[in-house]
Amino acid sequence: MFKSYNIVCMKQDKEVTIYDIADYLNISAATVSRGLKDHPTINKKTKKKILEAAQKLGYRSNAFASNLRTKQSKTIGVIVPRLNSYFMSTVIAGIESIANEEGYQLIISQSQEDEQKEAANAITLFNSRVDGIMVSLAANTKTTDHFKPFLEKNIPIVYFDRVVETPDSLTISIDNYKAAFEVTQHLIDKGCKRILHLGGNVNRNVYADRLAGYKAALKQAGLPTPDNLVFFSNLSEDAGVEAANYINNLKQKPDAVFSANDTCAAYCMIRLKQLGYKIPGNFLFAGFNNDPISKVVEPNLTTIAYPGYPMGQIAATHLINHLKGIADISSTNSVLLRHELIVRASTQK
Amino acid sequence: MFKSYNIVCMKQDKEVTIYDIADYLNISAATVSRGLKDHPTINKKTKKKILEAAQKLGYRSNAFASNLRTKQSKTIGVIVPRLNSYFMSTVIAGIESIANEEGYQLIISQSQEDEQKEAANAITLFNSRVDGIMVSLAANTKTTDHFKPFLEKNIPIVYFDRVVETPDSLTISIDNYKAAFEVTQHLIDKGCKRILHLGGNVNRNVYADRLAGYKAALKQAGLPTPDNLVFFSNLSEDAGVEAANYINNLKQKPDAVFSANDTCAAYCMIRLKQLGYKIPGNFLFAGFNNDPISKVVEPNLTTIAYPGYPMGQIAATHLINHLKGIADISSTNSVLLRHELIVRASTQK
DNA sequence: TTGTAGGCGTTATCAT
DNA sequence: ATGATAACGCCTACAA
Repeated sequence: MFKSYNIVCMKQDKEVTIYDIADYLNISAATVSRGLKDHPTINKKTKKKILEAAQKLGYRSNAFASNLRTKQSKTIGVIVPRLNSYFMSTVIAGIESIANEEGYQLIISQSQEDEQKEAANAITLFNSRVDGIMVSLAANTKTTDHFKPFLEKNIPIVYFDRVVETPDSLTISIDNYKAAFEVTQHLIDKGCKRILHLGGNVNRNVYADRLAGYKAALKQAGLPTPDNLVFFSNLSEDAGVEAANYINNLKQKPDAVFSANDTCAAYCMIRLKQLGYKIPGNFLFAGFNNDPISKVVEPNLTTIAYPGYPMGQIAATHLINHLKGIADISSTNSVLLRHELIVRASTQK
Repeated sequence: MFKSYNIVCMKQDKEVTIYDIADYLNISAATVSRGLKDHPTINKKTKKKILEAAQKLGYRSNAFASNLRTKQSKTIGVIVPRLNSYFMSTVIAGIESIANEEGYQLIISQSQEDEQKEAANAITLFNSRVDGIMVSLAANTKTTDHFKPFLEKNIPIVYFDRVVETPDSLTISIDNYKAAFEVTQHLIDKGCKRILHLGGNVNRNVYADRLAGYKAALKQAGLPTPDNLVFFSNLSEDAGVEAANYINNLKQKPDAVFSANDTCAAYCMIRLKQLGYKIPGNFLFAGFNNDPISKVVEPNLTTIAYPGYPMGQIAATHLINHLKGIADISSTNSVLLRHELIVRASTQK
């Protein structure tokens, strides 16, 4: 009878608790709790006994109870505009690698480039009591009011890539201004005089800074920057095609194109080639991101490489160090990662 | 004095609980609890009062306490080989869209194509008491023993894309065999007689089935399948280059290449072009996945499209329906999604 | 329809 | 170094 009862017990959902371990070893639950952690005042031998018993009885700690008690979740929330872009998924991979190592869970959600959804996701994360959040902003996000609840509760926020400088939070990005300046300077060095820019939503730092860097380089070189040399879009594949058509219709053609991302650049190039233009013969081309397609499109695309994986790792490391009390986020305002100009055939005449 | 005390209170971490709401309204906490849910036996008016008071007091429900009590986490675990691949991130995006809608959180981890890490992640998810898991297997995973704890506790498992058929769990994939058969048949229809296959790790269904479909099509057409016409690799960019070199060294050249993914196909093509071959002149080419690069590489790559986003949505829907008791996973063995042969320039002589 | 009361599994504060 | 005990916030029989 006993035996079958036991078997039933094993098979059922009876979770083993620290009390079961305590009973089994004839000690108190408090001691078991200590033994399971790295509590300073615990006898090494009893700790060993406890660990063995836990193993033997099939114990697994109950995070809910622990979280309820300690009021922290060991969970980090992540909000990104889209998961299915090469760069973002690389960043997430980097974040995951650190979080996993440090024993933090990741709750990931996408804003679909929409401020409303970003706010909704923020609330959800807030309610699930994440210990901190990492955010890359949606294209149309105007304010960061929806993150205020976090600040009020001292839940740290790290912005990455598409950032906004605020007190109390950290931003991780590259120097988009400088990178764009360098690309543009590279085109100027190649002798270009009319460089067209394919720009993104200037609401976001990444695109505003790239535009500014582009303009600054032109200005420094004494080149004019007429309005019709900047073509704004969402930088999608379709936008690239439209940009090409736009260029085709321009009376005074540019001699180079600098796109704020590689996708738009690639599709613009492809369309221009269809229209009979030669690249780099008629236009030099440069993109941004070092997306996989930049190495496949013909001619290969000159671009700015910046490391998504490390960016994710660094962002996660800062956040977790802050949570662990090792380093304070608010002591640093922003971290700039190194970028690199990758010169390829599209700018080699 | 009072005022400043209150302000301090507001600013501090004093969380509002259902007891606070109860006190505020002079009702019991139990009623508040009911009011916050869709409990059948609650007065509509009191429910409204409760909701308003909750709003006013800044209440947010404590998932830990609730989870502890109800023993379910409203959380789904996801394990994928890599996050930073176009296909996977698209699937994840699909999963997220459904989970978010249904009020489930997602905990995501990557196995880095390693069975050990896959097992470790599984344990972590198990310990964090996810309600269910969704898995796409690592390349070198041999057994699914590390998922047994889930089955023992009746925690549902859905495998997607890189699946393994097991009782008690559901698999979501496409018919890789048929898709590969169709691609190969397409090449045969174009007059190809020696079709080389770039294959992946046959440990995984996706690659084994693609290989089998390829062989079956050849066999049906009465074409030989010598061993040296299959080149196995991890299908990376580098592997594509190696494959090209391999082809270059073959005495009897193939007249077509069918790669189990687009990346490998693209880099193989690029390298072959470097070596002076013409595509599609010397070799017709076909890939698999409809990766963004397939539309950019020249010539554009014939490939198999299959929808990652819907795959994620379907997998998540099945899992959640099972959790909600709407539909039982174990009543279905597998779901096959529709694929599509996309014919592009690389197979147009 | 609402209230009472007990417990979910842990950890922190005492005390021993 | 260990034990007893009281929370953490919520849910749910059961009683009223």
